[in-house]
Amino acid sequence: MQIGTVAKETGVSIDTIRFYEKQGLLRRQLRTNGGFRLFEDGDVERLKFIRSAQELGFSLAEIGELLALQGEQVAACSHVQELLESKLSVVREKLKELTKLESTLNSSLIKCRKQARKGGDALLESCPVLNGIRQIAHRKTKP
Amino acid sequence: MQIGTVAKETGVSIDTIRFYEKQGLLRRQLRTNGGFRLFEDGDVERLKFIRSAQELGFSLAEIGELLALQGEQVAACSHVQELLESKLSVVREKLKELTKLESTLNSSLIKCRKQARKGGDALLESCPVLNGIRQIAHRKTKP
DNA sequence: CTTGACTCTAGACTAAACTCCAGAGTGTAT
DNA sequence: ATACACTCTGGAGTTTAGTCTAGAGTCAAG
Repeated sequence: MQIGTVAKETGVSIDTIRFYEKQGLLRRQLRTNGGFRLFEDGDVERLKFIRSAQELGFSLAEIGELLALQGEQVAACSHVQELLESKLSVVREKLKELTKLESTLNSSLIKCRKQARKGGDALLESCPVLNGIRQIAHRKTKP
Repeated sequence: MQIGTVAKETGVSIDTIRFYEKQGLLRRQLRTNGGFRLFEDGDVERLKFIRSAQELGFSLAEIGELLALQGEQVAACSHVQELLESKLSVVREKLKELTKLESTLNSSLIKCRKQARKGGDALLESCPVLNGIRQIAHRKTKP
């Protein structure tokens, strides 16, 4: 598989794939005689993993560590254990915060729907969010 | 309260506070005659909210929208509802992914501890993670 | 009314994570 | 054998979210 195909399959751009290689997130690829990179299915998986770890808020440096943990079967080594433990506590902290936010957002939404059913759209002009957005838009187009 | 005090109380630097004001995340402050910004408790809360939303992976632009939702009592307005709904689905998606990652990490950790109890540190030399880290360190110091 | 700590603005600089570009080479279909 | 799509490298440029600096002004205490 060559780089363009991988890009299409993963949704990661060609430039970004090369960038990840430079950063050490993908191993230096096999090459054709002419110097074109050749990829395998494993590389596609790796790229997909990178993308989803990013969505969880991990930096590329952290993802590098996660990748080292991933895949290899877990070896008996205290350093591995430390890494796992610290990653896990970060993840759990994020989970806790997100759960809190979820319930805040959810209860606001419920209130909002209730209001909508009886109040209606007559108040649209005075919606604070819309006003906020208008102000921002205004600042941006005419700063 | 002036800016230095707020910085100490929130852990957000003076420069960053001014930067947020420029970005429209904090309202233009009241000023002394001499032009010093004056802050209130509400501003401190707002800054703390910004910081925690950032830890959840929201960009400043997104936080701007969240702030518009926060605080104001929810108005009957379809736009507010859309915003809430889309934010909520993003948050729920992140929660799902994080939960998956949590269990992956956790089960790796359990395996790792099991190994450690019987194998021991003799295998330290061959730990794949350490090797990975060594390689990276090597690339960095001698590229 | 001077000192010392604090604050002001505008603008330059930084790091992370890309993204784009020029100029050159590669691979393959006809 | 040549056209055309694809890929190569090195380096410059972009965006986000700050951070730093210079030079000037402010405020409270003594």
